[in-house]
This record gives sequence, C-alpha cells and structure tokens, in this order.
Amino acid sequence: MKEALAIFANKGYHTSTIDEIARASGVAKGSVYNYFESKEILLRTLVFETLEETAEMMDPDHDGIVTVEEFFGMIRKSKKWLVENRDFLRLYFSVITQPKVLKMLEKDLWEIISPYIEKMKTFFKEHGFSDPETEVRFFYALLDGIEINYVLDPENFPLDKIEERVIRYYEGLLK
Amino acid sequence: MKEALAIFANKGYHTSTIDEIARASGVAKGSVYNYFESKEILLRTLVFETLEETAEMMDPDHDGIVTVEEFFGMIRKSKKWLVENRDFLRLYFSVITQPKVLKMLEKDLWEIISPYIEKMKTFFKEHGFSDPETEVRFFYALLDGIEINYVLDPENFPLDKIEERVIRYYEGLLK
Amino acid sequence: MKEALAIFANKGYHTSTIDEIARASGVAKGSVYNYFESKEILLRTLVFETLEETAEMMDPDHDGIVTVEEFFGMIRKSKKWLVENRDFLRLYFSVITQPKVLKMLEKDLWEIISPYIEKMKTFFKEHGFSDPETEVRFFYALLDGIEINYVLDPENFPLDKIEERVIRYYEGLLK
Amino acid sequence: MKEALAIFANKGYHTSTIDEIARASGVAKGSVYNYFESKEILLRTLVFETLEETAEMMDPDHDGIVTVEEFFGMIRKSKKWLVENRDFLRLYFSVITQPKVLKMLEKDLWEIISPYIEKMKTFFKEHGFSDPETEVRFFYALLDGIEINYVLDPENFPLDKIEERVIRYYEGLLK
DNA sequence: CATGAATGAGCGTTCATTCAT
DNA sequence: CATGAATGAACGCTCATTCAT
Repeated sequence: MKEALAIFANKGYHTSTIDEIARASGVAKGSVYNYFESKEILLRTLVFETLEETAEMMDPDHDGIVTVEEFFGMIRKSKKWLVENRDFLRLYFSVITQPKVLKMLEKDLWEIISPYIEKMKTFFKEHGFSDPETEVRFFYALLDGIEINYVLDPENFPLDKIEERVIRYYEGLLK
Repeated sequence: MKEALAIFANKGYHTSTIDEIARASGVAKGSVYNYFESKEILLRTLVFETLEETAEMMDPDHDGIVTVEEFFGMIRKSKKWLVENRDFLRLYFSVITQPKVLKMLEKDLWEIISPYIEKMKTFFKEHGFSDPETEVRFFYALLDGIEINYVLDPENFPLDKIEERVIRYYEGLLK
Repeated sequence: MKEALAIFANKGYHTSTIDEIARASGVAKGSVYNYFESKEILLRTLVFETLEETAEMMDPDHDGIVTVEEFFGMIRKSKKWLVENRDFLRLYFSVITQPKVLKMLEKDLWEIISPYIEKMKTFFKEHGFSDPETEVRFFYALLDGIEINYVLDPENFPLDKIEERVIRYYEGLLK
Repeated sequence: MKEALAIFANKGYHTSTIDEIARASGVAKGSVYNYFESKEILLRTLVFETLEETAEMMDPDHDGIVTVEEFFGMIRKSKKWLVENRDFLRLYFSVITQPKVLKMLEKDLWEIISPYIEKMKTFFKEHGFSDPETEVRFFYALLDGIEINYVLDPENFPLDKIEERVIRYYEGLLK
C-alpha cells in the first residue's frame, strides 16, 4: 500500500498499473490480487485507511467539547500533516474530483467526515456564530482551498504565512 | 467540444473514450481527429478555450484599477459562473490534480492566471493590507475551496450563504 | 506520379500515404482518385510506366539481332540507368518481394521482360553457349544481384569496377 | 516465431497482423506481447536469429583459412539452405528493401556479414586475384542475384544448373 | 474536374484480471 | 499463499476511400 500510494499519487490512478505497483513492492502481480480484489479496491482501501488514520489523528477533541485551544491546535496539526502528506493529498483530490470514483467513495467519506462537521458546528454555535452551519462550510472550504493550492505548488505557496493569516482571522472572531 | 466537455466532466478524462465523444457529437470517430490531433490535445484545447473566455469575462477591471465595487462584482460574477459551469469546473479540478496532465498545462495556465494575481495584489496593497502577496493567495485559496466544495456537492453546499459570508467578510476588511 | 515515386521509394509503399503524395504533388487528396482508382493502382501504374520506358530504352537491338557491341552497350546503359534511378529500383525491389504485390504484377511483368530474355537467349545461342537458357538466367541474376547491392549501399558499392569486371568476363566468353 | 516467419514471408510485414500471427500460433494476441515488445521487434528478432544461425552454419572455415574445397562446399550449402529457407529469404529481401526497416537493421546486419566478407577477401587475395575487394562484391552480388531470382520464381528458376554454372566458373578461375 | 471534410474498418498496443502450478 | 504467463476486451489512432459542393 505504501508503494501504491506513492505511485498513484505521482502518476495518477489510471496511469498507474498493477504491474508497476507490484514490482515496486517487490511482489508478483498476482499477489496483489491476494490482498485486494481489484485495482479499484486497492485505491479505495488506500484512501480510506489513510483518511481514517488522519481523521483520528486530527480529532480536535477527545472528550466531546472542542475548546478554542483545540481548534487552533487542529489548524496547526493540519498544516503539519499537509506538509507530510502532499502525495496522499494530491491523490485524494484527484480521486474525489473523478466523478465515477467519487460516487463509489462518497458515502463512506461522509461517514468519516460528518462527525467532525458536527463537532465544529457545535463549536461555532457555542462561540456565538449566528449561522454555524455556514460557518463550518466556510471553514472547511478555506482549509480545502489552502490544501489544494499548497499541493499544486508546494514550492511557492506561502503556507506558513497563510496559516498565520488564518489563525489571526479566527482569533479576531473568537475572542 | 461541448459534448467532449460534458463527457470528460461526467466520466473523467481517462474513462471517456473518443468513440463516445464522437457518437455524442454525431460524427464519426475519425472526424474527431480532423479537428484535434489527439485526445490529449482535445482536452487541452477544451480547458484552455474555456479558461481564456472565463478569464476575460471575469476580468474585474478594464481600465487598470480595481475598485471596491469591481472587486465585489467579481465575486458575484464568480458565483454566477460557478453555477453555470459546474461541469467545466469539475473537469478542471480533476485535470489539474492529475500529476501528468498538470505538467502539460501548468506553464500556460500560469500565463492566464498571473495577470489577475498581479491586479489583485495591487488592489489589496492600495487598500492598506500589510502583506498583499499573502492576501491574494488567501483570497484565491478561499475561492478555490468554495468552488471545489460546491462542485463536489452542489445540492447541499449553501453557495448563496457562503457568498454573503465572503462579501461581508471583505466588507469588514475594506471599509 | 513523380512525387509518388519519390515518396514510395523513400518510405515504402505501406508507410506512404495518399495524403502525403497529394500534398507533395500540390493537389488535393481527392484529386488523386480522379486519376488513379486506388493507391494500389497508382503503384502499379507507376511501376509499369517506368518499367516500360526503361525496357524500351534498354532494348539492345532494334532490328532483331543483338550484336556483341549492342550487348556491351546494354550493360553500360544499364549502369547509367541504375545510377539515375536508384529510387525507382529500390521501390521496384521492395515491390516485387512483397508477395501480395508480386502476384498482382507478375503476369504483366513477365510480358515486359520475356522478349528480352528471348533475345538474349538467341544471342547466347549464336555465340556458341551450350545452354543458352541457363546462361540468360545467370546473366540476369548477376545483373539483379549487382543492382540490389548497389541500391542498398550506393556509397560503398564499387559499381564502376564491378561493371568492368562484368564486361571483362563476358569479353573472355564472347571472343 | 515460426508462424510469424511464415506469415510475414507470405503476406509481407505490413500486411500481416499480430492477431493473425497470434491465432496461427495458438495464443492470444496479448501473449505475443509477453515475448516481443512490438511487431517491429518481433520482425527484428526473427530476422536476426535466423541470420545468425545461418551465418554460423554457412561459415566456410572454422580454422581461419578458407580452402578451395571449403569455398565450393559453401556454395553447395548455400543452395541447400536457399531451398529450405525460401520463406525466410523472401521476407529478408522484402525487409532490406524497405527503406525504413533497413535503417533499423543495417548496423547489426553489417556486423554479422562483414567477417565473412573479410574472409572471402583473404581467400580471393591468396588465390591471386588482383582486386579481391571487387571480387568479393562480385561474388556476393552473384549469389544475391541468384537467390532473389530463385525466391521470386522457384518453380522455373533452374537452380541446379545455375549452381553448376557458378561452380564451373569459379573452377576455371581458381585452378 | 477539384476539393477536403467525413467516414469507419482495422490495427497495434495496453493492462486488469485469472488461474494453473 | 506466491507466482507470472496467458488472456482478450478495449482504446487511441491511422488512412484509404467517398462524395457533396
């Protein structure tokens, strides 16, 4: 799976071949099929496991209430993760923008993501935002936008400055 | 090209076939090759022409100075365009996140986009932002994030509310 | 036809396209079909006309009897023609060695060639060769071999010396 | 490869299809590509392997000196081989006369052939020929001419008589 | 008679998947 | 459970040929 991730991320799903992945992993092509029913399921498994790990790691709260510190902590953790997982994120974006693939993933993706959305909704609500629903969407849109811009041009995108910009912005809103 | 756009957008570049596009367009497979040297060039042409049109249409200023009204006008136009061009945008995102394809497009994309970035940089500078460079990046990241979220889930994404949210935010900053 | 010859000779029949030939000739693709029913017939016509011209030009005798001088004259003329028609000869060899094409040409080729064989048979017979039939075959095989060797490597094949070698050989036999 | 040879020889390289070769060989089309990277490489491999085998088999001398007996033996072996390998030879001639293909083969061909040319040059030199270089060229041109005439019309070409004719000729020269 | 856009059959090649060993 | 040869459906692309203008 490690090799598959690297290859999918660098060449794109359709342009990567099972043969390539097998060779890079040091196993025979046939062996890949002992672990994954199909190329699509390999991708799916790959994306999910990473996503679940990430989600867990990123969980801003482990007790049910998101504090302001946890909120900012999460933003900083996001950035760190982003830098360390460029490859995955590029793959992720390329996958979710492939209509067919999206369909196959979206239900499960939603299950991973929705609890976070709920928690953030509560967080914004408790800090006096009049439309927490929209606020969450706005917040995640902003993060997604930053991620995609970083992933597409990691050399030039001023990630640190943007991070500070985001934090200062929410500091203003949350105080 | 219209059919190609629809098909590429709905099925993804690699999953779409020339035969399909030809049939949908009511011409023979071979005829496609009278107009486009290859599948890749069809895609490229498609993306570029739409992008150039859009860029021109979206130009916030036609005199050299971006006013505050033009800035907000541009945001509103963006939203309108976004709604009307879901298909294209889905294709666009799926294309720029495909590593190989990106390489083939990036130089030319940059040529289309960079003038806008420059203008916006000047705009933010003249309105007293201390780091206009970062501000532009932040602004475009936000727009990209909104776009991608809308495109991936147009039914549920509260585009209107988000638009108002963005406008109110920049009103606060620009007054 | 001139352009077709050049192109067929340089790229081979199957690798050359009608489009290419039309463009090189300064006419439209469709026009080619006003003069030649098909690509194959263009080739056929080409080969034949050149072959007939050549045959006529090469005719060692115009009165029915081949003299020794005419015989040697013909050898010299052959060489001259060979140098001037490398292109055609390469095409010719590539064509007659293509089984399918051969079948389509062989009957007509034979009609062009056989009178010469007959004349040469008589020539050798009258000069005391015990097996004129074999002698003619030997003679033409020798010429063909020289031609093919020259055509395949015109820079290095010592055509002049070989010509002298052949002439001296037959001088020995014919005196 | 056996089937490929037969098919290439009988239909010509460009007119033969991989599908046909696969079917004749009793394997699937895709399997051909497990053994040969491309149609061109299949052809190349085919020609080379046969050529190398032949060259080795035809080697007139195994000790460094070509004797007169070995010389005549080689001519006789040539004839035998020629009769048994009509197919290959037809393919061979059709290949070397295809301009493009020639380019791709010529360097390697030369490496196979040139040692024989050298040996023959020495042979003719040691038997008192004033211009061994030309003599070798003449000799091989004669053989090539015979081969091509035989291959193009095996039913009628008097191969045995020609062989005797050649041998008698060189007996005259070498005594 | 010239044109060149349109056609579509056909081919080389790829690659996910299977399965006998 | 590992292997990798075999499979064949599928696709991009070519090009001889046609025909309406």
